[in-house]
Amino acid sequence: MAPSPTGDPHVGTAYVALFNRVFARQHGGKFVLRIEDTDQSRSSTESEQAIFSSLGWLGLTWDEGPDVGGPMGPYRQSERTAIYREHIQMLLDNGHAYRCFATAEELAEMRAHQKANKLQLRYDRRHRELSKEEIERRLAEGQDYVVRLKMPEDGATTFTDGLRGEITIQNEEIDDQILLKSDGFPTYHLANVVDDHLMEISHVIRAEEWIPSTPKHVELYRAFGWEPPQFIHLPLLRNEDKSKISKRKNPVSLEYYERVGILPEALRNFLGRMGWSMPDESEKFSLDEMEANFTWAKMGLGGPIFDLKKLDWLNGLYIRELGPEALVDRLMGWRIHREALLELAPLIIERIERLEDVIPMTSYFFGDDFTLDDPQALIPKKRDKLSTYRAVKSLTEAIDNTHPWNAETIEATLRGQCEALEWSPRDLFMPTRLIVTGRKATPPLFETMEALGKARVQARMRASLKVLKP
RNA sequence: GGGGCGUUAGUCUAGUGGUUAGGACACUGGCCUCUCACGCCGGUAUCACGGGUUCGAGUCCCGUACGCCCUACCA
Repeated sequence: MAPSPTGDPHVGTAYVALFNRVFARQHGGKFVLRIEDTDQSRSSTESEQAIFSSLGWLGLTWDEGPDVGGPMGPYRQSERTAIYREHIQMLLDNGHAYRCFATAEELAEMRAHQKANKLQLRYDRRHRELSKEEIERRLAEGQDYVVRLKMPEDGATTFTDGLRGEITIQNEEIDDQILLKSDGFPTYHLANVVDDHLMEISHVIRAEEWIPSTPKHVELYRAFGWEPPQFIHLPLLRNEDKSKISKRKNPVSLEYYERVGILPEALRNFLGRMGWSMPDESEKFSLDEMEANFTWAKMGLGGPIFDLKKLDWLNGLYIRELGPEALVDRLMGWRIHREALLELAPLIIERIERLEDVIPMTSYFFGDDFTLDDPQALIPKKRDKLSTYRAVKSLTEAIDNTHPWNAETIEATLRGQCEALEWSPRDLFMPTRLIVTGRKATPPLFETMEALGKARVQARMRASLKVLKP
C-alpha cells in the first residue's frame, strides 16, 4: 500500500488498502504502508498524518510503515533518495538509462508540434544517443537533466495481471519514461520498482490506471536483473457518470464519511462489496469474514459506481445492530463529546438565553439540517447568477487547497478570494455563510467553518455549485 | 490521434455451455402500526450490438459500438 501524501485521504486509497490488507493477512503476509512523497511540491506531512489517522479510523492498520517501523525501512520515499541515486547510477552504467537535457519548455514545444501534426504524443528520444563528450560538456556547463529509461525499440512486453491474465503492449508504444527528475527525486516508476524489490513486496495490488505503465516497470525489473512481483490491478471506483471517482462529483475524502457519521466498519464493508462478493453473496460482512473468504476469483473487473444510497442503507444496518447502549457510545465517540462541544461553546455562548437554544443553534454542525434550492438567495445585490457561480466555484477550489484547516487559514483564503475576484467581503461572505450553514445569522464565519470541518464545508460548497450551475 | 482495460436491470452483484437469469440498494404495492422509521411479504426492470462455434451461449471465438484509464520532470 503506497499512497502519496497529497491532499485529503481518498476513498480510493482506502479501497486499495482494504484489498491489500485482506490479501496480505489471509496469506500470513505483511501489509506494508509506504509513503510515496516524491513530489516535493504536492506532498505534505499533514497529508501524511491524515493518511495515518483516516486509515486508522477505518481499522485498516498496517504491519510496517513510517510510524510503526519495520525491517525494511525507511518507509518514506523522501528518506530513501540515496538509494534511488545509487540505483539510477546502476542503470546509467549498464546502459538501461540515459540522461536527457531537454527542458520542460522544449518538451512542451515538442508535444505541441506532435499534436499539431497529429503525430504520436511521445518523447522523441532526442538525447537517447548523445555522445559521451556531449554529455560531459552539458554536465560541465551545469545543465539540468533528467534520467530516462531506455526502452527497447521493438518487440513487446508481456506481463500477467492477476485478474486479467496476460497483457501485451508493443514496446514502440512505450515512452522512455523519466525515472529521475531534475530535482534529484525519483518518479513513481523508479521509486516504486526499487522499493518494491528492496522491501520484498510479493504482490503489487494497485488501481487499474497503472496498467499502461506496467511494461515500464517490468522493463525496469529486467534492467536491474530482478524478478518482478505479481501485479494485480483493481478496478477504478467511479462517479455516477462512470468517470474515475473525483471530488468534483462525489465526496471522496475519508474525513467526510467520518464526519457525517458513517461507521468505519460499514464503509469497509461497503468498499469490500465494490467489485467483490462473498461466496454466499451476503451484503453484510466483517473484515475478518472477508479475510476468511477472500479470493480473487470473486473479483469483478467493471469499475463500480460509488453509490451513497447503498452505503447509507448498510450503515443503518450496522447502527441497528449496535443497540442503544453501543449507539450512545458511538455518538459520544463521534461528535457528541466534550471536546466537540467545547469547540462550539465559544461560538454560541453570547447568542443563547436558554440552554435549549443550543440545539437549533448548533444543528447544522452535526448534520445537513437544510437544503439549498433557491439560487436567488445566494446571489448578492448587483451581482448575477453566473458571476456568483464563478465566485463560488473559485472559492471552492481555494478551499480545497486550504491547509491546515483553521480560522486563520480560512480567513486568508476567503479574503484572498475577495481580492482575486474583486468582490467585497460582504458580497462573498454572505453567500458562503448561507451555503455552509443554511442561515443568514451565524457565529463568525471563519470559526464556524473551522468547526464545521473541511470535508463538510467542501461538500456543501459543491452542493451549492449544483444549484447555481448555469 | 495512439495504446490499454472493461461492458448482467438506474446502482452493487451471482452466474465458469443447458437456470422461469438469482440476491441486494433504489423505486413501488401491501402487512405491521397512533405517525414515521425498522421489520416482513409482493411488484416493475437486466445479459450493449452483430456474426460465428455448438444440439444448446449471459457464459467460448471474432467484429462493432459504447464507457473508462494512460498518453506529465503527478501519482
